[in-house]
Amino acid sequence: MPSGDDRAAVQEAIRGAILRGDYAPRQRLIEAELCERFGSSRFEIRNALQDLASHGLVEFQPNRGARVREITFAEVIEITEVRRMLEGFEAARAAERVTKAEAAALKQITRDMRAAVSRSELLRYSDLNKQLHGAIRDIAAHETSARLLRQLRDQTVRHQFSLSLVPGRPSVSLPQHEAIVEAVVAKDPSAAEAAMHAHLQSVIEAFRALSAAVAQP
Amino acid sequence: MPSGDDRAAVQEAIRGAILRGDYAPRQRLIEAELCERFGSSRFEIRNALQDLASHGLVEFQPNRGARVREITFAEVIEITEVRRMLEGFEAARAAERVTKAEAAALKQITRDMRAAVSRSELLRYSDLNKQLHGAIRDIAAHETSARLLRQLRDQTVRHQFSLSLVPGRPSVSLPQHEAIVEAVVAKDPSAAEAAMHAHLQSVIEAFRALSAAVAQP
DNA sequence: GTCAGCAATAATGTTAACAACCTGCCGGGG
DNA sequence: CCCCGGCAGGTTGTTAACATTATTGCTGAC
Repeated sequence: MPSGDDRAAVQEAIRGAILRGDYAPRQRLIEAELCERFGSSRFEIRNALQDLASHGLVEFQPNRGARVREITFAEVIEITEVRRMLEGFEAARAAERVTKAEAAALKQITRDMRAAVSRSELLRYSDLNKQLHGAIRDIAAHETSARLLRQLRDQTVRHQFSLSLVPGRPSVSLPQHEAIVEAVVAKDPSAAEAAMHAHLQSVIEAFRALSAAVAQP
Repeated sequence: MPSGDDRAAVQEAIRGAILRGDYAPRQRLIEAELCERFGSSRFEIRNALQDLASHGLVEFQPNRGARVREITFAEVIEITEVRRMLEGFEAARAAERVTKAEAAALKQITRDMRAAVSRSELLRYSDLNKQLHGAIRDIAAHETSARLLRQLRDQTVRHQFSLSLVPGRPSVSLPQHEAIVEAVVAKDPSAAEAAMHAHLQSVIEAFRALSAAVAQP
């Protein structure tokens, strides 16, 4: 008995299952199995899979159906390089448009971040990280870049998670986040862009290090 | 009797028809009609339309099917702002990686451009413009940004076309293109990025002017 | 023991028919 | 004269069956 808006609900459920790791990269997603698991028809499953494919989370092989797309470290680095450009742009734009209320909210997030780091609350810090980047995106109010960034985000979630577990990583990124907020609040676009660039450059280098560490265990 | 790779062929045909203007923005794309025109089944048409929707060329309304997505001037400007960032990044990267053969090819394109401008061959210039941006994209060899830029390109084709008809526009952009190539060939990443930024900034301003001119006829 | 060929199975790609939905028109009532 | 309800046509959304393609496991010969 499917309720009205299963179209989006099923897609969200499958996405959640993939991001949660229920399905591993390169694992085939068999339509009949998904039908049973999510209580939907094959038609809905196919639609959901095609949408997920357009977001880059799964890929189709001719006559072999859908499977979870494997994202290599090289690709994560590429994605982060693009994020560096687009989020840098958003930070500059946010610095031009930020209101007093928004500035206060940004500063509150960095205060919470600092508290989370001092208490070693990794999950909390990771969540605040998402909040901060999201807040800047909202202030920038740039539909097109927001859409593209959202497309890229899902593909790196698994790796972002592993990055946040690197010991000492939060203490490195915390001052970078603070510098970004400082520049945005000061309404200094080029400083905001530079701070965001520096932050994501450091993320890129962390990924490179992680990649090398995994390649030679 | 559909040949093997109609899947992509039909999609390409519909895309072409839209870009050529056979279907106007906001016009509904009736599946049965497309079936007859392109000699395909409704299934293939639906697949093609969904792919086109994921590229942003058409949009779906619930229970009302697909229609050509209307792209406003505001959106074209947003898209060009993103292009400015990504193509600037690609230009910098191209400057780091360019080989001698590639440099020669780039310079040849600018020579052809200059010739096309002096002969007022607008269409030829527009084509060379695409070639130049494409060559830089190939030299940069950055899958992720190339994918996103391709996604954005289609959406602005119609407006790009109208921009290339603005009198005097080629003589403005020609030196900008030459500056980009010069910096790339000189293997100067930051100059290449700056030159690309300046070029696309000028495109943005041309769009703004065009938008204002259309708004108040 | 191993490998090629083959048949059975499983999964996807496709088709055609059906159901749900929006739209525009017509007629009746206020 | 205008507004409202419902009916008819057309269009999309969905379902179930069918065709096609990969995969797997077996058989038999070498």
